[in-house]
Amino acid sequence: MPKQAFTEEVIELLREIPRGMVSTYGGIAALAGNPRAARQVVRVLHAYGEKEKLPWWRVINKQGALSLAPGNGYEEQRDLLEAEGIVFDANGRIDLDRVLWQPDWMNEDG
DNA sequence: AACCTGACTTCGG
DNA sequence: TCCGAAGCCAGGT
Repeated sequence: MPKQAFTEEVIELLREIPRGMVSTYGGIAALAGNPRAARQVVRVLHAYGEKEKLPWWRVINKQGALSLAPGNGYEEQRDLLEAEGIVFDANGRIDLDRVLWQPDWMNEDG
């Protein structure tokens, strides 16, 4: 199969994240083929987030927290996530064990 | 081709 | 657990 550009893979993966679930920068990068390319995912969100209508708010960091700073998008992202049913604990963290999304093929037997 | 970006992740204290 | 420093990557200039 032809190897797609990383960016293309990332965009497709982001489109698969269902409402009410989240993924991580590193997780998306890993699914796209390079677990080290988390930062590239950030670039994709900046470069194509809006034009590709990507659910940028469903991408958080591996600590289960939002990477955006208060006053710089944090509230907007949190609002969007809570609107989908995502719950934040007292420390502003999300329980990834509950809402971390992964492609269906990750659950198949093989 | 060198240099820069960026909402990360990992490591050590 | 929290913080700073270093490492990492691919696309854009």
